[in-house]
Amino acid sequence: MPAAKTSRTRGPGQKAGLSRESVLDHALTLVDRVGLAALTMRGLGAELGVEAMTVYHYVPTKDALLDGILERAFTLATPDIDTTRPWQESLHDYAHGLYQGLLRHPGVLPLASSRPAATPDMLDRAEDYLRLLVDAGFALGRALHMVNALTVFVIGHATAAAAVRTAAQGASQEPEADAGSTAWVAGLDADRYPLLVEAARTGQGTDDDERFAFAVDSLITGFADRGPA
Amino acid sequence: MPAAKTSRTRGPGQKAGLSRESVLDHALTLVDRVGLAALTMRGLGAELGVEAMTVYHYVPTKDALLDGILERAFTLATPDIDTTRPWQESLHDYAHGLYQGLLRHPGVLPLASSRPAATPDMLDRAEDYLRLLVDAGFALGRALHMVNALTVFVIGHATAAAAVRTAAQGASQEPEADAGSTAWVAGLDADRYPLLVEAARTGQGTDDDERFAFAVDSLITGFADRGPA
DNA sequence: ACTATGCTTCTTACGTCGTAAGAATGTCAA
DNA sequence: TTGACATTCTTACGACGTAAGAAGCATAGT
Repeated sequence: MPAAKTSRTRGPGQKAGLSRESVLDHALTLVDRVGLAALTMRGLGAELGVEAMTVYHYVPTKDALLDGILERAFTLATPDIDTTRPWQESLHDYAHGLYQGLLRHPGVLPLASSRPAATPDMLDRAEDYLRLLVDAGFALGRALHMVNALTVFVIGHATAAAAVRTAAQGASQEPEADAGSTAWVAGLDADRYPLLVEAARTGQGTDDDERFAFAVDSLITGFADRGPA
Repeated sequence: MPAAKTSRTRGPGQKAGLSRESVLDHALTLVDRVGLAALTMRGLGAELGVEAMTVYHYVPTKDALLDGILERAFTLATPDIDTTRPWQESLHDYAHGLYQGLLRHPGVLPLASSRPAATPDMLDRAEDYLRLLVDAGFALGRALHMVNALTVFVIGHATAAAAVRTAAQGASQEPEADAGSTAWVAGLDADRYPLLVEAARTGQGTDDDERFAFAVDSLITGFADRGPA
């Protein structure tokens, strides 16, 4: 076999065929594999078959790299929704589509807490839904409130879900760790937290996706209750 | 004047009067002042008038320190609400109280994205509200969904609000930066984002607290629409 | 009073991180 | 051929988290 990309070093001048996009994509998959805390410039360089400093030709700083992979994750997650249907259904599909999309790269979600999620794709979607809602009779300010509330909730819920998932993957002392994100609750003091423990033991309200669906439906119902102007 | 605490060093053995709590509190105020990224063990030591390694006698690792200050922030933020009133009002007050409380320490909110917010105080509150809702006739699973949705939304919204606030503090190129977190939207391409730009220019739906209040009311209305079982 | 024990603090040092500076190698236009 | 430019590598610096253990102080047991 010819020299594999993993083994041979390369002198200066020999191109490695990189681009900003390939750098961001490799960084994204690296984060998915090793976690955000273990993403280092040297490690990313190794992933790309290149020295650490080479990465700086495509990204000015590590913070810019993090901005880039978050934006990329959002772009990949932004759903394409049919906005010709009733606004309730469109918002519902938007919320669920974005949620599922975000969970495809759970490792980068913590970045969303300290950076704005205003990528071009997200702005495009926001504009689309504003149009839909305004046409449905909502005041512009009201429509913005609705889109904002839904987006914030989706990101917040996805981030929380991702956190417990990666945490469960980290500390698995007992093999009984099933899909349950709330398994630890069952071990609490049943005298102090009777209802919490009962819910955890009987499995009531513990399913993450069910929780999400309930909240989205409640939000949309609440929107409709105020009605188009 | 006698030797001030800022100037003189201290030999081994001389106590500095520290405790886990004082360490966490100083760390919290330090984060509020310089930001989360600038929190270092050496810096925290200096804040306490002590060498960096001394901190490790009260906290096993920096990660545990971060756990501690997040828990402390949540404890300080958890509101004490009268649960003898209609469940809608109690939930409303809970959401607003927690929101305002969290914004008192905006710098630590990004930590909430990667760590569980299940402090004892938060669990106490959750248990209280579960009781309230179950007594009001909701099924236990449903009640858990409601408390969870509200909490996730409050944390998510507070985190987003804190992010834009600290971001606005960082890059103020133009002096026109008022309280507006969404000022940058007005500078977007008005042809591509007509509604977004119009909303930003006319100030419709741009107030952060108003947005929050609207979303909370919508959520609670949606809860009520499904009604107590 | 003396000494052993344990708590608190300090000193030193190691490995890793982000990244500044600039040399080396390749490509391509004049 | 000769530069100018783009891409990569090498080396190095300062800051970080923290491991290891020495140094000073208090207190209990003899």
